[in-house]
Amino acid sequence: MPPTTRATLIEVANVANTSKTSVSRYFGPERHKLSPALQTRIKQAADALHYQPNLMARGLKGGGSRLLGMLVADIRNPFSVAIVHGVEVAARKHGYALIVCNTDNDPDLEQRHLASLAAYQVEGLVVNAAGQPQQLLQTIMRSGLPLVLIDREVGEISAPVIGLDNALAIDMALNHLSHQGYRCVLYVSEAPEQASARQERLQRFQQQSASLGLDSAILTSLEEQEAIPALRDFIQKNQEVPCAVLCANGNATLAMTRCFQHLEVAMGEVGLIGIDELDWCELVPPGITTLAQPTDAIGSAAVTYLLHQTLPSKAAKEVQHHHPPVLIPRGSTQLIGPSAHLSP
Amino acid sequence: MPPTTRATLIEVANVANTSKTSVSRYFGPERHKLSPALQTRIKQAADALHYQPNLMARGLKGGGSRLLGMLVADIRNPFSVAIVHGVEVAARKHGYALIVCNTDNDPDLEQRHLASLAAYQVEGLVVNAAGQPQQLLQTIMRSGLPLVLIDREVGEISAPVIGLDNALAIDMALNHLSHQGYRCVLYVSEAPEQASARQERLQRFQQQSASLGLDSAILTSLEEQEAIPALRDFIQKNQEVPCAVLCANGNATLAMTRCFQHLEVAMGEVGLIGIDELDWCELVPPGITTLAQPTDAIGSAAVTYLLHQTLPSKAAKEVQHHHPPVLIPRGSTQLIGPSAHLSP
DNA sequence: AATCAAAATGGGAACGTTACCATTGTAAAA
DNA sequence: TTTTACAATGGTAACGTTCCCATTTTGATT
Repeated sequence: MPPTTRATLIEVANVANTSKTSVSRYFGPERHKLSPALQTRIKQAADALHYQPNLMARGLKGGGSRLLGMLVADIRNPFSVAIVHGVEVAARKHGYALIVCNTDNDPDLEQRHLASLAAYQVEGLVVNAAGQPQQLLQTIMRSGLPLVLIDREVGEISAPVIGLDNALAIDMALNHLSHQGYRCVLYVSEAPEQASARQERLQRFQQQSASLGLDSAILTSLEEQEAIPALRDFIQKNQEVPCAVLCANGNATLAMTRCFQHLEVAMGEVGLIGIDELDWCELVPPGITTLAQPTDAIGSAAVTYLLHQTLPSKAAKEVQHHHPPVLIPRGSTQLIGPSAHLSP
Repeated sequence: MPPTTRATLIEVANVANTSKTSVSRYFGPERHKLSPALQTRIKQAADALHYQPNLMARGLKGGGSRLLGMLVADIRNPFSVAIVHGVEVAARKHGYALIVCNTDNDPDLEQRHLASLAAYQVEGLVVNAAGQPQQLLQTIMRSGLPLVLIDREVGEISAPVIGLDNALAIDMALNHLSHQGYRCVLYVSEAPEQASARQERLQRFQQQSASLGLDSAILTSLEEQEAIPALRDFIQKNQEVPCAVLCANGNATLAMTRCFQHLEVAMGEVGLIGIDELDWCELVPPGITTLAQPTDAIGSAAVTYLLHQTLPSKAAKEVQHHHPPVLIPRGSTQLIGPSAHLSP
């Protein structure tokens, strides 16, 4: 049975009959400077003792903590989770681990989490903000800690925002709908204030639906009392032409799905397309067409950006900030599907 | 503008005109030993310098890292996320932060993550295992790192398993169904090998459905090709009596919902109840009855257990291991609801 | 054979903190 | 008073690592 206390660098050095410096080198980026013989000896000793470098000690002496911090507004939102996943994968690829802090949309908690992340000496911070913790983020940026925002801007903070290419997403959605034969689109979003991504999407929708010559309408509430009559009116007013609904995010898609079912509107007959892919979208018949956000790419870009800030100025400032979505066409935008029930 | 480099204990001590020991005490558990005057001075100095204790240094010198590690099999599974959330909340309450590692069901990654968590000197480990990393966990336990398993056992590992009270959950489901008038139950689960929770549930179902005098059937696949005919046959065979379906977890509920829709079976007429609450359950008309797992309680119990291992032997070994579910009754188990469409 | 450069290795200091022991001051007990 | 105890403070040595510089060894070049 190995001793209950963890082996240290020095113990390894003693067993391998060498100095701590060499062992340190072996586990650092300078392994190649050691002779093959020494490398073997150290490896054997380390294995025998089950040696694990103590990252706390490494972090202390300038070696960097190899930790990234992430602040998430709502960890139970599938989109957030997907981003966390993307960031985690990317971080791991670069040898970093991730501390995830969830703020449950509580600005106060947000403050405390930010402080404690700093205390853990994280080397970079990925923030998916709920509120607008401008002041604190300002302080953090000043302190030299690299920072990226996901999906939404925070006040005047000059950190890069990485996320979906909102304009492209709207364009793709409208093109798809138009190509499928729909001529009239209802845009559904939560209130766009306070979230820059929502604003961008809405604005582009207004612009682009006009220039494509589509009739359009806008709904900025997901409350049933408002949404159900709004959808009904929209459909009734446009009985002559094929209509569709474009949902600005996963929540909107959820709400609209409910409305369709409540009003017994057949999906496809009235089109439905949503930004954000959710696991039940393919399971609601006839399948809901979505624009999936490339969450892994977004996470990866965020990490890449952070690390290039840390590592002294590698040229790569060209991290991609706006990422294209992926269209997943399903039955809900099939105006007359191959297997459609033809009315008698 | 504060200097770009973080303030240290010593700088605070200098500004406050005292010694580092006193400042250390101020931020540790011995603050009360300082005179009010000194406390004020230190507080002022610390605030002025925006001092944040360096947790790396603290962790190094025996003070403990104040970090907990968590290993999750699939972070994109809503149940896992809910548990992560619960653990995180509980950890925070005790002044700990959480490093979450997602293994994407990859045993190899599981190994590496476990190693790196150890490297971060986490003071406890919460494991929701995908595979059966028995050997590694064995090693970890031997090294004295407190360990809890969530939801499922891992081989012979003698760590406590914290999770749902599976027997009670099955009992509650069957009682509810029986009380609502259903007389015949189809139990749906993924293959129960490799997951102790699934086995427990299945076993209890067999036992209890018999003793309640309910007709029962069992399906252990979620594949459409198997599930759809199985459901159809089940319903046809029992046309005389009200039947219901009991889903062993969220995945099963998802699959069965799909089957119901595919076969155009009306929920309620045939009952549907599932273990695990998912956000779309209330949105599929007429709402799916679920047994919600008390994920926060489970997370909290896990953390409590870990910390009581760390802190030398606080008496409280009585951490609850089996947690009762919460029944959320909805339309899918309303045999004849108040607003039901009566057949003409 | 002598010189030099480079590669390989080792020794110590530092990182920011806490633990331990020593010192000082102060009020209660003798 | 003098002792005694205890509260309040300070100094120093770790913790396990990396960094910087010194030393030794090697091998190529004069």
